Amino acid sequence: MSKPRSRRGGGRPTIADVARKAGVGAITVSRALREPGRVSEDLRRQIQAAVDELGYVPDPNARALASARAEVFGVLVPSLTNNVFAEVVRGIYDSLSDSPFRIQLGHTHYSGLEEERLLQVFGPQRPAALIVAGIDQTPTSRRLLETAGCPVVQVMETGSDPVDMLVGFSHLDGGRAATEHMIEAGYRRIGFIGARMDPRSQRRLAGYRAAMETAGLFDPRLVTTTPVPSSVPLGRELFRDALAKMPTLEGVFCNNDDIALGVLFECHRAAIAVPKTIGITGFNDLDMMQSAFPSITSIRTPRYEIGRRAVAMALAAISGKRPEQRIVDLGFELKRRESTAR
Amino acid sequence: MSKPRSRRGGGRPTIADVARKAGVGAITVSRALREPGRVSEDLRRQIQAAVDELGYVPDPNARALASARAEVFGVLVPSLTNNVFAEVVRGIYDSLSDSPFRIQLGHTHYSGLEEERLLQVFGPQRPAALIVAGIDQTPTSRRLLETAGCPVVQVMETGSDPVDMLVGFSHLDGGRAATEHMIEAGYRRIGFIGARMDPRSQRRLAGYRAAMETAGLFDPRLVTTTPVPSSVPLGRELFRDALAKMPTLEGVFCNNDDIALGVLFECHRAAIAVPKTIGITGFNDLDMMQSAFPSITSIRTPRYEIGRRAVAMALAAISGKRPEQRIVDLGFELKRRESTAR
DNA sequence: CAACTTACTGGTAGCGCTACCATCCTCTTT
DNA sequence: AAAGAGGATGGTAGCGCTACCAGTAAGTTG
Repeated sequence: MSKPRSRRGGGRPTIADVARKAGVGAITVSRALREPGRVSEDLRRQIQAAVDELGYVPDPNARALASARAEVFGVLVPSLTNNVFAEVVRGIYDSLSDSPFRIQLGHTHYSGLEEERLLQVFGPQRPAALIVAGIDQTPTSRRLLETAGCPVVQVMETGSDPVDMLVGFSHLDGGRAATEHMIEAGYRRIGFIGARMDPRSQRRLAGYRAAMETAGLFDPRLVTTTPVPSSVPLGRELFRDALAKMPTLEGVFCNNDDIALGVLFECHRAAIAVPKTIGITGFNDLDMMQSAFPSITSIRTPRYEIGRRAVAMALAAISGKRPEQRIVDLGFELKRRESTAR
Repeated sequence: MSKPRSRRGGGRPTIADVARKAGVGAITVSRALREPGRVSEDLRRQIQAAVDELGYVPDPNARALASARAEVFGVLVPSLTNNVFAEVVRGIYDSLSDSPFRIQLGHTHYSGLEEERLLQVFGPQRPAALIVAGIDQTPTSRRLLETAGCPVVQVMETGSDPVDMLVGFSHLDGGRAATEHMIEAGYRRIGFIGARMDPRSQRRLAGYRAAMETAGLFDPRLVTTTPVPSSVPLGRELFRDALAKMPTLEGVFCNNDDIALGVLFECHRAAIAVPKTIGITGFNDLDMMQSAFPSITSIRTPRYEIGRRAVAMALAAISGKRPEQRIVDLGFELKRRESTAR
């Protein structure tokens, strides 16, 4: 006889149940939960009591449908097994853990097409914000981002033409700084070793090249790259290749720390003295760099901070007050260590 | 004059638009998309044409509300910066990339309370399945999992009493195998070095202890642990501590590869011969283990495969046919390398 | 050939919530 | 004291989709 409460819902309390128990309208419950300031102290308390007693939790799906906005941050990174992005993602999570926002993560596998596909999947969900790695989206992806109807933060790089907002640092400057440091340290025949060679690695290479050319030291035979995903074993291999190509090599700037570690291990194995015979510089400064023997010079990148900052900017934009700075350059820091102390 | 299509929706085509264009009922469109087999060839084609022309994409939020089931996998891991879980998560993503399921990831930060909180957040979304790391949930978490109303897969361990399904391997056996290997290799005063000491590390320690006791070699002073998160620098520190406590140490079984690498670096720095003076065994077998100099013995764990298998089991359960095997032990493999070749 | 399946297809009625607008109070202002 | 402003509250009408059930046409059975 009583109304057959929710055939599908499984009997969880709804906002109507709370409203009835608190003796108010459903919409007032909704408001009390979302904008407490707009409901009187009295009702707010009454409603809270009813919520607690019933164990009411709003249905995020219903909420998303009614408001045409899901409390979800879409996050797109190339890879999660790459420690670098894992840290950015960690910064994002940490910044969002006290908010109502959930996180939906996607891997592009360094593929523009995959990125497009994921954006197409994310879009219909109407996320509250999108955070994507890099600035080299395909035209389609860029259009999808522009028409997403939510704040967009591109991360990991700097540039002058973000879709919306941008937080990162200059990989080109990082590559240049690393190379200049090695030149100053007295190395001359400095090689570049790079795996994966995604756009960020390309820019590091460009920075390396700029520094080498400025010093009149550039030689294409010094450059060893591969599209293969980066790993420590690959670092060893590439270094062997580089050395075979150019036996008089004096040092290498590696596009990341995994490669650098591989180079170090190969030097150990081949009894090549580091930093005396070969100098090594990495990129990102994972914590193992400082512990290695010898410790490895690297470019410290603000990965965690990038994640935090991206969320802060997105959150500001969501609440209406767009940050005055749409482009934030968090910089990097050269960590001089034993591996380049000639 | 014409009906003011969707004040909130932003003008994206709806299922009604497709139905009108294809000259069929909305429900038939819905069916054609979800269960093509139940719609005649003719209509299916017509509907597909309308979908393509309008660029219709179903609204996942509306879908979730109407069906009381979101196409989302909830995934709970302790940490993402830990390479081990990153690989499990990668396996999950790879297995789900061709499915309609999205992934919602949560970090517990190795905290039971945080896990409870996340489960409370995930629940109301009505996920299609839940994948959680570990079997040591709090009673509250366990109840939340049991009442989630969807398949649940616990991963990373084995055990006899899963909430629903379980994929992993035995950390205890892994710890024992690593230790037995070192004993066989001729080491006697074998230490255990462990950071973080989450339940899985505890079980590895238990395995170490069992092997040592069986061989009559156990001594509590051989065990060095800390709740501090694991890292390479920490591995160095802990090894120094262990050595200070027990200068006659002959080898160490490390609770993971980061620690092992730290130990190796410290040995290099202190000019301690590996494997002659000190033997080293790690756990997980990250790819840098094989590249290290000397290469480091480790227990290879099927992390990626665990992720894939977990998804496969969840998918099977969703489609009604629960796998006959609710508990899957994927085992591990001892990788003998130079660091224990006395 | 009536009765009964077995495909298909569609209408109706929500899912649980919020946007929009109306209403009802205060409390100011002139 | 009338008019206006502003805050608090509620009713109504969906958001876009799918569960449920009904209905129709075609094939099957005795």
